[in-house]
Amino acid sequence: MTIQYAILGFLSLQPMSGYDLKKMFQDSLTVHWSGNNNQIYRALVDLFDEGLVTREVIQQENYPARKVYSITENGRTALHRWVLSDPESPELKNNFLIQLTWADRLRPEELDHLLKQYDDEVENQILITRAPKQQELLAQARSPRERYLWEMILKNRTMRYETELTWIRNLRQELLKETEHHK
Amino acid sequence: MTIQYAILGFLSLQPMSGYDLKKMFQDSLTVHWSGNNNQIYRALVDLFDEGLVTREVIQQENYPARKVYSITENGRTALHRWVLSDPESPELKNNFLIQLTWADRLRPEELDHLLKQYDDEVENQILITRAPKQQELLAQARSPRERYLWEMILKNRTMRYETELTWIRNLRQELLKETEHHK
DNA sequence: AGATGCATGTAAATCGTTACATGATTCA
DNA sequence: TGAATCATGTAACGATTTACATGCATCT
Repeated sequence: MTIQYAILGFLSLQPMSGYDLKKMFQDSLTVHWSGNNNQIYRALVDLFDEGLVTREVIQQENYPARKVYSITENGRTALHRWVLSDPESPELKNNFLIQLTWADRLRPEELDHLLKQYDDEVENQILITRAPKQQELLAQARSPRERYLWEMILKNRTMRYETELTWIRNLRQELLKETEHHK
Repeated sequence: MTIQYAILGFLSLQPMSGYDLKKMFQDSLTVHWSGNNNQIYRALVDLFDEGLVTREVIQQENYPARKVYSITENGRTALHRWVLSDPESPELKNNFLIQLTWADRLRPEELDHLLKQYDDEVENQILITRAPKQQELLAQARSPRERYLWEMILKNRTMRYETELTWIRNLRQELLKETEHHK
């Protein structure tokens, strides 16, 4: 039930509506939820019931009313406690590696084509990390240390994908060598 | 619905029962399912209904009967097609990074303790990759190229965790420098 | 005129894990 | 004696996504 804490985190920056949160989730590269209504609106109700957030309905002229949620002191305490909880090592989910496990049946060209496609996919992910949207978010940091942490979180992402690129390029090269060798 | 293809992959090595598959899932570091009965036994029924596997009941003396599944030609074709399907870039799910996003409220010692715990977790994962069980699985490879691919898949895992270690150690060091500076 | 944005929510479906249920055998 | 292994399967729950539903305003 990490989504509740992810929401508390966002609300610790500033009060937001469910709609705002939805966009935060969609823009965020580290918080990995689809930003679907179902989870967000339910989680907000739960957080409200637990007294971790307060709710204020704001009427607007030309747009539907907004329900703006603010984090409470109890909410900040809960967030703090969760941040201190035992970290888990990252899940290395990678369907491509499962594909690759059974790829020995492919002809050398087919295999290389598959690897090339993966290479392109990964390169694209690195570009996304560098997108201006991500730089904008950094501006919201409330202290130099927080900004540094956020930069490092983005760097973590880039480093991972770069490792992936190094790995896949090395693999392609070695396989090509082998193919040449057998000609 | 990748679990069906993961099963087809295992069955392409040799005929197996649901129980055997369960162990394969539990031992595998790349195929990331818990190896729970519910999914496996249902998937096998589905695969059978689709004609991608055949079933043979083998009575045993001192143990319950086994239902041994074998991949069919249609099954191999389906697996081959899936292996060629467009690869996705890896999901970088990492709850720790979400924790870290809101960690600026922590005192320097608290933050360093959290980072240290993460470091330990990651180190532990590297040890698991090197476990003898993984080396045994390599022996099942059906060709030198397959064995090479499997070695590289293991290497991918190690490389990722090593990148993570580099990253976290750099982060800790920089934060400690800052703390010293402010004394 | 049609897509997109603002803003809320619900329904249905899928995916995944843990726990339950059974029962014999073997090992510590 | 109690735990683990062999072997099948179901039930219940929780997590997550996609799609449905509404309605006004703005932009192309």
